[in-house]
Order: sequence, then structure tokens, then C-alpha cells
Amino acid sequence: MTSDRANPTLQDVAKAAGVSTATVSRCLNSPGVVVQDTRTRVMEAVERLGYTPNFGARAMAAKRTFTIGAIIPTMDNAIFARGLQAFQEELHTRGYTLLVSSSAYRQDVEDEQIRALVARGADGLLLIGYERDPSVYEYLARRNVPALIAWAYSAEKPQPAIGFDNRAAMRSLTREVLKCGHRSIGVISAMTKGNDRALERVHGITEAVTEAGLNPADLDIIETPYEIENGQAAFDTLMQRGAKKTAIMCVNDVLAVGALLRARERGLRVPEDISITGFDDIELARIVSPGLTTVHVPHREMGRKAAIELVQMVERKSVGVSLELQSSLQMRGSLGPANKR
Amino acid sequence: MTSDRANPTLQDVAKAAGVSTATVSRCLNSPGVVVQDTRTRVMEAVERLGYTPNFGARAMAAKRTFTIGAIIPTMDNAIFARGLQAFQEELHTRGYTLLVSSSAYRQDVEDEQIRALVARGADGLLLIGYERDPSVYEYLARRNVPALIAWAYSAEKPQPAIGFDNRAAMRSLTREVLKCGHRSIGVISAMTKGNDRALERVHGITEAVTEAGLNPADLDIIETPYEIENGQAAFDTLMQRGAKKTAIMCVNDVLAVGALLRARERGLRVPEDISITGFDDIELARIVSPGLTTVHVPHREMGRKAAIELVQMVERKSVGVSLELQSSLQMRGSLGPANKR
DNA sequence: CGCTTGAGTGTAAGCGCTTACACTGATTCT
DNA sequence: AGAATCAGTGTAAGCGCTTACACTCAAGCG
Repeated sequence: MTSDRANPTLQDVAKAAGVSTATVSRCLNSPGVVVQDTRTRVMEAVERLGYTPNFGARAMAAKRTFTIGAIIPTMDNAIFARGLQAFQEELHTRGYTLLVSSSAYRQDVEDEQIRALVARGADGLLLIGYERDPSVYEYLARRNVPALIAWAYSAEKPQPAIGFDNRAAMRSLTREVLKCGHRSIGVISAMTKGNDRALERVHGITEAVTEAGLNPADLDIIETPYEIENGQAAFDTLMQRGAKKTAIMCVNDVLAVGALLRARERGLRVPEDISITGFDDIELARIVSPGLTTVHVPHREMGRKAAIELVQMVERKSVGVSLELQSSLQMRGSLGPANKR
Repeated sequence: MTSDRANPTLQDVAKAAGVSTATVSRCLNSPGVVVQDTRTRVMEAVERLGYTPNFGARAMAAKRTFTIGAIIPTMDNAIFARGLQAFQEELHTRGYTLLVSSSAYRQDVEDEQIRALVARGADGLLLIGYERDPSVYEYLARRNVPALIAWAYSAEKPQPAIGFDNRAAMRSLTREVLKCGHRSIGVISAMTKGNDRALERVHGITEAVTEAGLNPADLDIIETPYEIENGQAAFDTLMQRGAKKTAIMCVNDVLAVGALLRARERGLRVPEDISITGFDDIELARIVSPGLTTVHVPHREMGRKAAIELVQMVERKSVGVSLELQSSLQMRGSLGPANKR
């Protein structure tokens, strides 16, 4: 029944206010066109009945949801938190709601989540990194759902993105490491499959090493999932095999903190005995001691600008323009001169 | 037009497969009742057209969404991350999707989010802590949306909850601190307004102090928002005013880490010069040095059990039963004997 | 052999909302 | 004074889906 007390509908409000459903709808969506008098009467009824519009119905009728979806690889660690926070704040001021889900770094899960978000009527999507099956982009294009890439930027890619050049950033950090005299370098990378950011960062190291006239094949690289514990384990492996390293470069701060911890546990002094670097500049990086030398990423700026651009894409039905942000080196205590044994 | 290429609907699939919309719907929702032959034909059409059901329409027609909403005070820090992860995993195995939003520790925002989630058809809600306007509970009851409280537990409250006794936990930690001989204790609390967990924890301290025959009014308590920086600032304030403290008890690990950092910056040794304790046992607690003595909370267990119970409430339309979990003390280096000057 | 039965499918009535279009009565214009 | 205009409101047609109910037809029954 439409008179059911449990879930008041537009109908109920209309009846209570003695107007048509159209008028109630208008009061809610474009109050300007309704005369003051009726409006108060309607709003009063809304209040009295505790009416909340049904989202599904609204989405279906209006084909707009004012909802933006974001799919991040993980909620567990802080990398995306700050940027997403800024993203969401900016979205909020523009009247949009953010729906977040996480893919656990798995492409099939991400795929599923994308479809779920689209089915839920997301007006636009924020995606992390470029790398995903082309069919995903086709799907989005067919459905007319604009998507913006973040946390990565590459001039060649066709997709609009707002991020920074992971490779270049890591290249400059590596130059710094080389400048400190390090020649035997271990690398701890996240899993690069489906994670172009990690891959690009590793490439950055390789490039810098090559450009310094060294043999990139001498780099001892290990891949491991995103967890402090894995950083610790990887550090052990690296120290036990191959030439003796004087520096460990990690593809993200979490892994680096793991390495740092394990170094300490093994009685190694950082940076005297071994230097360690990270990437991201999450909070952790400044908390550990010594502080972690890392690449600072403008998370908040990225989140905010992504929101602005994505809303633009949704509302103007524009293609979206890419924007490259600058990352910077954050030098802290964990990087020091190589120990000339 | 229903033949539009962009967004295939049930209709389109039905036409393509030469069956009625009802049959397609059945294939998707209860494949058992459709004969093998038609089913393959339909599935093929679904595949070929790249059909995804429209969530809003489905929710509206079926009055079920298999969606659970969760509103947490913040995504910024790690306290809720692990528990939520477990919550979501368990939900997933049961065929539910999780929608998360954050309230920034503001009741009005939480309110808004609750309504948004309900409007979106959430079948059930996970809420953090008991404290909120009674009208919220009324609203939920009227709308028939079951809600489960987590991260808190109190036998007296009517709402079903799954959590632990914040007060009792803090009481035992405080006893431990007192046992170490500390008599002049500073307390750094989160903002207690709208945060019953913080308030309960402070109460726990007060109670333990009282039961030890000391005057709780001698406790130097300071309230500050949830940020490492604020922990640092609060530490300064505490050290500058009143009697000289030998221990600082913090209501959560983030604040405690802030205090720890600042102590170190001021050249104080922990725990020789000053002891510091936290609450939550987030990852950070074991990463700082010395490790933070804190209260360990069974986050994952809580998340998992919350999922099970909430699904139960949704499907059986049951009221929900509360469950108290046990927290435990996690002793690490940051707590030591009081320095008898 | 006619009748019941039931498995498999189709028909169509909503679910709660938005919005194009139609309508009404003041107001303004000629 | 009658026509034209327009602001404010109502009417009703969907949006894409689920599901109660109706229907069909083959198998099983007395």
C-alpha cells in the first residue's frame, strides 16, 4: 500500500501536502520553480513523514545518480587514503557521493567491481593506474561512463589521467642513491603483474643505473606482495644472496619500512651499514627512525584535481584532459654515503 | 529505444534469445527453474550483448540488494581497516557487497551517510559505537533496516553489538601502569564527543586509578583530534603543565605514537624517562621503537563475526544478538617502571 | 482415453521516481 | 476588452527489473 507507514514515498508526501507527486519532486530537485507557499507545505510534509527518496527509483528515472565510484587496489595501507580523502571532500562540495571498493590488487576483482559500480549507476569512475584488460575500457566507453586514471601518468596513453611519472621520479631518486656512491643495489618491488606503477618504478631504477654506465643486470631485484612482513623477508633474501649490497631501494614505503625494521633486527645500522629508500612518502616514512628517504607524491592535490576533472567529464560529457603532477624527493636519514668497506 | 546499442536491457536480451523477460530474469536469479536448453540460449545472448543488470531497477523490483553498508569514523587511519577487510571478505563469501563511507567523526555527517545508504537500498548497516541521536535508531527501525554496532560492547545497551569492553580493557592496562609504580599520569584522549569508545577508555583509567586509592582528579587529561601531530602537541602541553609525569596513557595508538615521537624529539628516553601506552594495537604500534605497550583488539575476528551476525539479521529478520570479544594486553617496550627520581 | 498434474514459460502489474507536455488563471499588451 | 504570455501545477508515460498468476503441453493416472 502506498499509505504504509514504514516507507513513505513521494506519493505519500504528495497526498499529505495536497499536491501532485511532480510538485514534490520539483521541491526536492529544483526548488526554484515552485512557489514559496507550496514549497513550505511540501517540506513540512517531508519532514513530518521522515521521507527519504528512494535512490534506485531516482537513478532509474533521472539517469543520473551524482555518484562517483573509485576502485583502489587496497584499503589496508595508507597509500590511497590521503588522496582519496581529498577526492571525496572535493566531490562532496560539488554534490557528489563517493563509493569506494577495493580490488585486492586482482584484475578480475577489479573488473567485477567496475561492473558493480556501473550497474549501481555511477556517473563516473576513478581508476588506479592504466593497466587493465582493453575490454574494460571498451565496456566503459560503450556504457558512456567516463573514467579517470590516477596515481599514474603517461603522455602516450589515450586514457585521461591525473598523476605523476612514476618512472622519472624513481630515476631521480636512483641518481641520488648512485651519487652517494652505492654500486651494489638490491631492489624490493611490489608484484608488477597488473601494477604498472610498480613496474614503472623498477624501470626508473634500471634506467638510472644504465645511464650511469652500470650494468642493470647487476641489480638484484625481488618481487613480493605489499606487506611490511614481506619487506622484512625480502630484505633477508637480498642480504643472503649475491654481492653484498650497500643500498636497498624499495618500490614503496611499506616494503621499505619492512626492510628497515629487519635491518635493525639484524643489528645493521641505517644508513651507516646499509641505505634504504622508499616511495610514496606515507606517514610511516617520517615515523620510523631513521626517517625514510623517499619520493613525495602530492596525494591531496591529486585527489582534489581528479575530483574536479572527473566531475567536468561527467557534466560536460567531455573526454577528459590529462594532467601531470610533480613528485619530489624527500630526503631523510635512511640514505647515506656508501660504506667503502 | 529498447534496441539502443549502448545499454542493453533485459528486454534486449529477451528479444535476442527469443524468450520473455521473465525467463531471462529467472536465468539470472534462479537458474534452476529454467530448462538447460533455454538457459544456454539466454546466457549466450547475455554474453553477446554484454548485458549487466541495472541495479536500481533490480533493487526496486525485488526490494533486496544484497548490499551491506558500513559507516566508519575515518578511513585515514588503520584502526578500522583490518576489521573492515575481514568484514568485507566474509560478506563476499555470502554473496553480499559492502559499501563503505566515512563520517569524519561527525554525527551530522554520519546521519547523512546512513540515510544515503538506506536510500541506496542497503539491506543492513554496520555502525561504529553506540553513541548517536536516538532518532537515528528510530529511523532505522521504522525503515526495517537492521543495524549492528561494532568496536564497542555494553551489556546494558539495547542495540545488538559485537565488540569488546573498552572500559574494562583500559582498566586492566591502567592497573599494569600503576603496578609499574606510576603515580603521576597524563592522559591523551581523542575527542570524546560522539565517540563513546574514547570516553569509555578514559573512564577505564579513572576507575582503575580510583580503585588503587588515588585521586582521579590528579589525572591530567587532554582531548585532541585523531592525528599523530596532535599527539605530539598534546605531549608537549602535558609535560609543560602540572606535576611532572612519569607516564602518558593514550586512548589510541595514533596519539601514542605522536607522544612517543615527541618524547624522542625532546631527548627523553622511553621508557626510562617516561612511559607511554596506546590502544588498538595497529601496525604502527609494533613498528615504532620502542614498541608500544597497548591493548590488542581482535579486529579480524570482530569483522568476520559482525558479517555473519549481520547477514543473519538481514536474512532471518532476527533482532541480532550481541557478542563480547576479549581484548588483551600487548606489552612492549614503551612501558617500564616509574623513574623514582 | 479423458483427466489430472506439474514443469517450463509468458503476461503484465507494479516498484518509486522524473519530466515532457498539458492545463489553469493572472498578468501584460495592444 | 480581448489576445497573448507565462508562472505554477497537474497528468501520465516511462525507467529496467521481479514475480504472482495464467497458460501450455507432455507425462502419468484410473
